[in-house]
Amino acid sequence: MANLGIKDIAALANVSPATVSRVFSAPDMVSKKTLNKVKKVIDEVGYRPNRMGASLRTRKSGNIVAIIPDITNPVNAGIIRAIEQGAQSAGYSVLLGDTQGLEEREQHYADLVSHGQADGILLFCSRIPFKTDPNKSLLEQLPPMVNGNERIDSDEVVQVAVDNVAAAKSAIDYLISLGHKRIAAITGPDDIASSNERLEGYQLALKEAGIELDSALQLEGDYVVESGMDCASQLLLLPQRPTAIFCFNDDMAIGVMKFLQKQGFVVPDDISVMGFDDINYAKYVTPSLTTVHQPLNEIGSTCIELLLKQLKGQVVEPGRRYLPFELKLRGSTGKAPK
Amino acid sequence: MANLGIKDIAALANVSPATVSRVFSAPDMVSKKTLNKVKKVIDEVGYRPNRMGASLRTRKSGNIVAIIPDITNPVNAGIIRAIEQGAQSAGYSVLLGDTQGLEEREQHYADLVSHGQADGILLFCSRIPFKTDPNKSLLEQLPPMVNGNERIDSDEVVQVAVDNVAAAKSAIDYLISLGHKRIAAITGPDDIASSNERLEGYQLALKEAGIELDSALQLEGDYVVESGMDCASQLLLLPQRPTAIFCFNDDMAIGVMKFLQKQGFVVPDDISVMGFDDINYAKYVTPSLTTVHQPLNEIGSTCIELLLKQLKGQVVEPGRRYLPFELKLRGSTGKAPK
DNA sequence: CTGAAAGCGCTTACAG
DNA sequence: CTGAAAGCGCTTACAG
Repeated sequence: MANLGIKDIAALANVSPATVSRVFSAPDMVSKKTLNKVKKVIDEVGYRPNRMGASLRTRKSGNIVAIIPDITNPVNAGIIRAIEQGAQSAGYSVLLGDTQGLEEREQHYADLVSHGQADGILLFCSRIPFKTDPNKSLLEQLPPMVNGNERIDSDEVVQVAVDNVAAAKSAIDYLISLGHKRIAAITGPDDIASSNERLEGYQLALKEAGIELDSALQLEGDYVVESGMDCASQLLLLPQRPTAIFCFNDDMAIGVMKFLQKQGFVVPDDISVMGFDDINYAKYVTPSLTTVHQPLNEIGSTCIELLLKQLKGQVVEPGRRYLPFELKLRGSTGKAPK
Repeated sequence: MANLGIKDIAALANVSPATVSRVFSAPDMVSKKTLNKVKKVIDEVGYRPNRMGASLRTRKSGNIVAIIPDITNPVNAGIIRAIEQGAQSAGYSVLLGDTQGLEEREQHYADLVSHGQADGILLFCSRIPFKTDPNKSLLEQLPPMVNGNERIDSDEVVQVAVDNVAAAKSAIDYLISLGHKRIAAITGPDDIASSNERLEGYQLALKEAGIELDSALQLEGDYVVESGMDCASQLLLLPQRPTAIFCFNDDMAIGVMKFLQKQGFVVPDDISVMGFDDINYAKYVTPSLTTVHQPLNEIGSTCIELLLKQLKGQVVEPGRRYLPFELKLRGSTGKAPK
């Protein structure tokens, strides 16, 4: 396991380092005979080209960095898995940037690009993690980047997501079609763009149906199960309880159901509960959770594909690309009680 | 955003590149005055040292690679999150190697070390992803590495995990204490070391209690919910049904419960169900799942800590380190029916 | 406290 | 089809 370099291989094979390099990067340019000779040496000594040397020279690290709030969230994990596959088969490795929602960490990971440690960014949050010069167009200041799932408020960024407004609207439309009129919403944190979009869809649907908005029915959660429980308890204390609760993610919906059941309510007979995401466990809670399915695989693969294109130097039109969501009707929603 | 290098900064600040380098790596060696002068220039032009240059020179990439079967599995995700935190605060970045259980991918990611793209390996599977020379000791052929969660059959590897034998045994002991005698086991795939260890614990507990092993009660699953359902259906077809089912992970336990309930059985009155892992959702299924808790955070942080030590050149004693498991008694287990 | 110089391991026009 | 040479951006003994 000595540490042989390209020069050593060249010497052993009686060729120049340039030729050894070509054996890897452009074998067609090397004569069959030389190729075999060099390959034999490489095999014998187990030579592995040092990527750092190549990276320094080509100014390409071969890495991309994925910046996500929390890998523990099944939505993120599903997306990351797809990204990893796509990156791998294109010869890229992915650096995991789990930020726990902290802006400084988002910046830390985005900085990997300016330090040459990564060639592009997959960004799953709603801030641009750079200091940008407002006098210049964003586009020319940005490294190769795709913003997934979340929404950055700029037309100059390549974005991939579900249409959260439409998705939330269709969820509420469905509840309305079941006769519900008092429909509560448990949102995510209000600095999360996708949550605000879902809220927009919720309000839009109610307005269109001529149902007045009631701010008491609009609670801010933080996307964890416990927060669903808390909000459910607040909702039950209301003089006029909701007959349906739309949660902006499945975890909170699971919390809501758990709390309602603990209090002796029957879901969906007394109160309907609806989630968002369609995580794997949504099917397996009792009753099974009606929710909005997000195509995690497709989101991930589209993101990496668009980033890879940029990395190849192709032009990728900035702007949003919507992927289809799907309403999954299951057991947690039902007709509004009389 | 021009691409200035260390030489440019040196020129602008009227110092040598060596001094600029020291401003980052050894500021104590630089006089206050020079330090400020250089820092000012760095700030003004927004200089970011190129990591590839440094890496090539120091032969340290600053990356570690985490090799895991599936990031979508909550157990892995929890561990990875802890790893990421530890790595980050030590100045390392983590490359995500999601292998989908494929040996070739394990090797691909392990190879990043021989290519200088990573300095160490966190390995969460039960194969050594290198060609090793059986004549030499493993120890001297291995890069800095920690084997987490899974078990590689060698005393020369640093390993961190729960004692799966003891954990499974204590789970079964508990079921036995509830009066169960026909206890089924739904294992993981038989090439997974931790699954085999759990099986060992299961068998040990039964033997100690003088209960004869019944191979009909021992089914191989593959750790997904659907596989729990399949196995449950096989178990129900048995002339002598089990009164308790121990699943080697929570996902399969969730599948088992779902299937039993669909068939009209009451958990735990008719049949008790026990899981392993204590994923977040274990608390929230109905009934809540009795299971063996694994300390994901601690597993992850211990792994990264031990790797970091090796990376610093400290000697880490090879061998296994056990982290404490904990039986979580919840609603899915109860007294054996008469 | 500071600088000149060598070199980490590659790749790539360029010339032949 | 092949090689000599320059250089990517750093760091680090060494000397002063």
